[in-house]
Amino acid sequence: MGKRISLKDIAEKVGVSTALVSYVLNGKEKEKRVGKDVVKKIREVAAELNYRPNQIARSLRQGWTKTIGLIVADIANPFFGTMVRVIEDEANKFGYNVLFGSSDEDSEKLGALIDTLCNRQVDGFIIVPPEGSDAAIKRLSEREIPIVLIDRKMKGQNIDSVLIDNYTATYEATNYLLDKGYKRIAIVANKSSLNPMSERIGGYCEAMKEEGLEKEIHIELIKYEHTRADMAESLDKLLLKESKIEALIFTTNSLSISGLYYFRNSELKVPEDVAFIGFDGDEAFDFFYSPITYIVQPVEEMGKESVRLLIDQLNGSRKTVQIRLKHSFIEQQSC
Amino acid sequence: MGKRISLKDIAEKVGVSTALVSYVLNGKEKEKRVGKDVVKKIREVAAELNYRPNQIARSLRQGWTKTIGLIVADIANPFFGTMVRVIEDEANKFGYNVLFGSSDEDSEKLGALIDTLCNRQVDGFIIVPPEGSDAAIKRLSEREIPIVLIDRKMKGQNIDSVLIDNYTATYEATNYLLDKGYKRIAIVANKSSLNPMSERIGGYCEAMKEEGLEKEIHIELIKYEHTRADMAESLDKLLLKESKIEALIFTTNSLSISGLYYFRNSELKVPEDVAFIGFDGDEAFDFFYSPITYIVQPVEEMGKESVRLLIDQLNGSRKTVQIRLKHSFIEQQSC
DNA sequence: CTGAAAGCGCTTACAG
DNA sequence: CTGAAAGCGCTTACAG
Repeated sequence: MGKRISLKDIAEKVGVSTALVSYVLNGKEKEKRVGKDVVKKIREVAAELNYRPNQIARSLRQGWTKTIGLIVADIANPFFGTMVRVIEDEANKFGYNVLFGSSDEDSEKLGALIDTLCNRQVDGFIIVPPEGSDAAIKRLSEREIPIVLIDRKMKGQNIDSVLIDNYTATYEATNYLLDKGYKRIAIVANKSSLNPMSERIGGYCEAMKEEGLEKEIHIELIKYEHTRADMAESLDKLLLKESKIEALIFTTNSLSISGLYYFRNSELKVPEDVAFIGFDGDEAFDFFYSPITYIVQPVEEMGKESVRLLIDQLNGSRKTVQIRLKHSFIEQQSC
Repeated sequence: MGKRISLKDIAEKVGVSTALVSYVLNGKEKEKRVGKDVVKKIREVAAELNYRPNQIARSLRQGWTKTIGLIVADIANPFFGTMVRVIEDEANKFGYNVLFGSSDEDSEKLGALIDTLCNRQVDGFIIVPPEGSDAAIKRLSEREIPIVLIDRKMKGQNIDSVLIDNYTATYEATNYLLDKGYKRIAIVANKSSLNPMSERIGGYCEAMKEEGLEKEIHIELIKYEHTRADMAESLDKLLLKESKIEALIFTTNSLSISGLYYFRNSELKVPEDVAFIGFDGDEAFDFFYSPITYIVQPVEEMGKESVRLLIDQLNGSRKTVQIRLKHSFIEQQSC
């Protein structure tokens, strides 16, 4: 690599100290009252040598890096891909860059990622916390590192978070099905104690109970890293054996997609035999033979708000903020 | 933020110099022949204080950051999302982190991203270069900064690149259609002089010519940021007015998806009225009423190879390598 | 208006 | 076996 140009090179060429060069290039020539012709000369030489400041040096000196650490479950998942994209753009607007990683919903991976990002001195974090990461998040927050949780929150901790009202989302979806006359409704969720998942299940249960259908409550739990065969086993059980379920509510993007693959090869037809409500949306929903009705989170807004909250913290705000955004319900033909 | 622990804190507590602490914590206690009990004490104190090295300081001193700059067109696009994920994992294996950005196929944005990433002293770049970025890429390469292009290459420049044989991909796809008896075949491509696009068009043209169908060659060009209406206009022209096209080959992921939305609302049926070949794959392809036959690039392999080539360069390799990987053809029911 | 100097937290030749 | 010291490229109080 060709030798990089430093402040010193410019200083020498102009015949001044590096201090002066630093002032000028950082726009402080007014307050430091640098001589007019010196300013001009420095600018010229900087341009001529194509000077680029070394952010690493600057970061070391100033104590901050203008970098945000972003950890999502899996960047290959379009839901998170979009989220990351929004956060990237929004962070850029404020002069921040993003250093990111995927946790695969694994709290150990999360811990390792937090460590490396901390070592790299990110100024703050935006995190989609996996199950079991409470301790790691708490440790971060105790070190007074700015942090915003997105898509999920931790119970009992005062940490900024941005998410939808998951309880209401499934509560309304369940009522939507009940209104249409479905009674034997099941919910398909991840095995997870995370707040959004328990809220999603909670909203469904409440709606069922209010209708006096507590006996018809069916909660099917599937692990995060499930295969299509796992899904088939669960749905076979729900639809063919046990309980002749009439309607299904899926609680994540990837569960919904797995569900679609099941019905793609099934004798059972949507919505004639079974109604289907998806979560988070995906182009596949639109192209399923019976376009899928689904609950969708305002990812763009969530991304923007999370950056805004983080910037507030970086600017010294100390009050904890929990933002609940409104979900939407896209009605198509699957119910 | 609570004061971070530095080498100096450990050194003071143990009562030795920072040099010694540095040696021990970097595993050089053997070659530097540090006293056994000193090693033990340093380890203990480091653990006790929960010491974390400051990578920024280390980077400044050592001249490298163990960071890769990654620029794709749009991380929200699952094709690139998957690519980024693979690169992230692969880079981590070698101890590198990834600083990334989306160019939106805009060479000015690319230039700005390259600048900020350079200022942040990334050790090398993996880039999906947009049209018109030849100069920017060349400048990087002349500064002898390690760089690997992925998905595309620059003509006439000796820069490592990883891509498929796009010419053969569409050549074979066109022949597949010809074998099935289709004659009036059109290709839908982006307005772009980029190498893969011209190769994709070239392969199609060649196959048509070999069959004596040069008069039936229809190349429909659509801009990168097209709307569904743009696509509808193009396809209406192709299918209804001008030329009664019998088969369509789409040359990117997002063009294919837009095409699917068109046929979702069209009187024309796939494959009865028009055959459809997609590119790159997407879950939506599987759920279209007539599952889509498509050409798919080996994204995982591409990601891995690009990291490998970059690491080779970082380790001093100076020979230019152009890797061409094999595409696959997924045969479903759309032809 | 300008410069010498300290210091951010590391690593590493060098000397002993 | 161990330490004093220089230096990576910046910024910034301080002195003049």
